[in-house]
Amino acid sequence: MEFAPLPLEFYSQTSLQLAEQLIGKLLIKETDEGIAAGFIVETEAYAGPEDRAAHSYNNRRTARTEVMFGPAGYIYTYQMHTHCLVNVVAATVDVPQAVLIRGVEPYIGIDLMKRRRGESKTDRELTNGPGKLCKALGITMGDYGHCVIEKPLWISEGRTFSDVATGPRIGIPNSGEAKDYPWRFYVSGHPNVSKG
DNA sequence: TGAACGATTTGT
DNA sequence: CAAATCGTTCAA
Repeated sequence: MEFAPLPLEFYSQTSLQLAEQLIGKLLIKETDEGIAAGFIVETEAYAGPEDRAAHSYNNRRTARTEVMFGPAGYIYTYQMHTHCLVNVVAATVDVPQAVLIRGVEPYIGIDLMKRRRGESKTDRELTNGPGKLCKALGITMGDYGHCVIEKPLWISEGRTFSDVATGPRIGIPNSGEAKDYPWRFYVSGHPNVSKG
């Protein structure tokens, strides 16, 4: 197969390491409407019990966060207001870490993405945000708990980006000192990175 | 620039 | 039951 899934072992590292490693990888979603995929250009690491910005802070375990306590390489989808955000579980069993996908570069199925997001959207507007890329790729709460090494939603080797920068995470102003941790990774100057 | 949207979880 | 949240869109 052309876009072979990465091995499950790849995800068994800390969320910080995984967030950096995921830059450039290809995120693929296949539905009955067709196939859509994009290169990951922006991620954020959430480090579990000690990270005040994480849903799993202080080992908070609910129906929503349950999947983060399982093995690495599973999808953690989370609904915020009217939108769906997608994370990949990192680390190992009982260590609730995850990496948020915040931006991708459209690669396959751009016409399908435009149909989902609105025909008037530019390629940049299609996927330059965590909720936007979920809608463009057709990722929903139905993908919660899915294993990322098999269809219809998986990640394969992609492209290499040379200019990867780090900075504070976005949208967590009320998380004490955790809001300043440089746990956001992004391709510098890339159009599909959120919040220029 | 600002308000509406509304699933899940926490705090009164 | 009220408020806050890893966000996006539309209206002025």
